[in-house]
Amino acid sequence: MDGGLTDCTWAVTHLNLDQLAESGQVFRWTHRGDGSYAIPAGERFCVARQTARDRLHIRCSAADEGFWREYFGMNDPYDAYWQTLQAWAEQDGPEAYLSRAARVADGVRVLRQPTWETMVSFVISQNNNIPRIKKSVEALCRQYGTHRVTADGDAYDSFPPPQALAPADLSRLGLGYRDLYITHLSRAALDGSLPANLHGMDYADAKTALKSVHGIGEKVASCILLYGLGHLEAFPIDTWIRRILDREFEDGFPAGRYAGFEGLVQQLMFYYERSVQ
DNA sequence: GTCCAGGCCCTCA
DNA sequence: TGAGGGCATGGA
Repeated sequence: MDGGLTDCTWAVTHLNLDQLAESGQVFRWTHRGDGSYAIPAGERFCVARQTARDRLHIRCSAADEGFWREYFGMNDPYDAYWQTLQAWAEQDGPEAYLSRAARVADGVRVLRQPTWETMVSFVISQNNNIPRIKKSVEALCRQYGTHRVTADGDAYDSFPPPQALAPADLSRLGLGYRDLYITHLSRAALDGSLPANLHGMDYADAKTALKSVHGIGEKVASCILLYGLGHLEAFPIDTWIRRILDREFEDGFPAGRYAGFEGLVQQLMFYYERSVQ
């Protein structure tokens, strides 16, 4: 069913699978005993392994190599982002908050995930903790996704499309009040009140469209723009980022330095803050 | 048992 | 336009 599987080896910089797994933007990665990760995304699946600091190995359906390159940001200019980050770190000094975050989180990227999965996952994320978000997303996929097995024998559940979620009674999944938000979102995706071409819209229009859905506010919309629509200028502010901004940037956050990839900087801050508790 | 979590909606001033 | 309360649930 997968067709042939293929092995890809990519030269990478500023990419660390272990950091990405703990970065709070993915909820379905599974760490396996051999050090690899089983990674479902939407309908797809791959096994990823970091064989060296600068080597990433992917085993996936032969037709999906381009998807996974995009997913991992291989088409994004991370070397340029990091030139800017390191230039400012040198100017700020090693003890500056962003300098410390950049040192610790230097393998964190902003992944380009399937839009629909990102929308649902971040609706679930609101006022929630990451272990529980993972359980909820897994339950959703197990109940309403499609069970699949690759040619290697790896089993996974695809992420359920709006058609599967709109008519479902989600009240038994333990999602709390978010179950109705997902129902609203699924219906909006089907009846067209949520535009199908979010990818073709500019940042402001896409954000307005997202926020028109009952249950999607400023923060969740920003996460969808960042992780699900590739707008690296989005800067989601959750409780963690709010604390950092209040504590470390009383005079304002210097977003202008990082114009066009503020969301990556936000991701480094989020990872760093949680890594030091 | 208490606090908190990658918030949002609604109400009221 | 902003502040405050309510909301479901479970992890720590």
